[in-house]
Amino acid sequence: MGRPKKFNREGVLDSAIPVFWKHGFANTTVQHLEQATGVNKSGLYSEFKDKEDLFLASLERYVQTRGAEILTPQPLGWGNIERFLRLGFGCDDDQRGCFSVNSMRELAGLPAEAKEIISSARQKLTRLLIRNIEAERLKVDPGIIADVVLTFFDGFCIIQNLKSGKASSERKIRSLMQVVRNL
Amino acid sequence: MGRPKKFNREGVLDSAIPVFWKHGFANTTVQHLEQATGVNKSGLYSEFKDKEDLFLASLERYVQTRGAEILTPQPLGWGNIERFLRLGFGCDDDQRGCFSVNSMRELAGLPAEAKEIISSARQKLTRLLIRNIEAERLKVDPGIIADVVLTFFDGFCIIQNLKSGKASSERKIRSLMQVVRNL
DNA sequence: ACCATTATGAACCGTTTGGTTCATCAACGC
DNA sequence: GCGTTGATGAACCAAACGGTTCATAATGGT
Repeated sequence: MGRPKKFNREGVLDSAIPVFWKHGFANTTVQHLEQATGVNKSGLYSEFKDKEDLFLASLERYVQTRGAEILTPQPLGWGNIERFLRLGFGCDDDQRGCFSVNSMRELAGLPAEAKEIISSARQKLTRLLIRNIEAERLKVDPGIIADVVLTFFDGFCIIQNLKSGKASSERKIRSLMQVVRNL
Repeated sequence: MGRPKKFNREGVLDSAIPVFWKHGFANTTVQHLEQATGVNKSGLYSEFKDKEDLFLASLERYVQTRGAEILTPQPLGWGNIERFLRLGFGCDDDQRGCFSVNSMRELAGLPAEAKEIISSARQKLTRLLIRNIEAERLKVDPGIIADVVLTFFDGFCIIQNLKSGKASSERKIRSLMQVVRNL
């Protein structure tokens, strides 16, 4: 055995995600990624083909490791859905909204693989949302409500870029929950 | 008098808007703007300070010339609001969603002026939405519905970047209208 | 004819980009 | 000690970026 690797792929991705999350693909420089991951540019290019490859891997890891765990705990219902909406706040000041939603805007300049990653993640989310809505036994088609909830979530995430106070964001979530709860 | 100008500021902006709309600020090159506006790079820099200045002027013209005319015609009500939502489809394949909504994603790399332009336009839209909702005389606070409608609109615009068929988009609009009409 | 104004496009600048290569050094097993 | 593997950082590249300058040509009024 030679010298052991100091970094692993998952760790690099977890460090790269916040960078792409904040700045997007085009506005992220390789220097910034070096600094965030603590891995030399040579090391990054030994693990990933190029910046685009790193971005796609980061996006894939993001959608596979976040979101679903909120919508599965029992009991299914509005409680889970409200907690899901709150994911739209993001983590802190640097990771606002949702990495996946943010990335949708840049799809025009990215390979088709990016769209596939996001689309399949959204399908999975929709299925989980429907399962939670079904538990509430409404007269309306759960697929319709799921569409409204997920589209509202997309908008809620994008609005976070305006940094317009947590109070107004809280109000928006309350607004939607009030509407769907009155069905 | 010397040689007359062949271009005017508004015409340049109207030609630049689709470019920024599609590619965003960072992914738009000056060469692309030359080609779209038909104005030489020297001419552009004689009219605008820099690329950022041109972008801000384009964004301002966009929000001032579009959107409001949909929400003012009589009779006020759900009809206007549904027509407003349909603006989220965009114009054609190159101008999907809404230029203003798309731009929110890039606010981190833009001057504060950009946020001001978008925020004040949203306030104006919210006021118009409320006026249309008030005409329907619901028991719920019109401000709450306006929040839901506008946030849904934001999400609807962003989703257009996925290019996932007009049918599913039509269904989303029908879904929201069905929800709000049942209040 | 003359002058003022604009259009045009090439040339140029410094910086940054993504990407590659290489020589050197560090850490491990044997 | 030796060989293998990885870490490191500097050097380098071609291309593209935003931005500026300038000389020339075109178009108008007087």
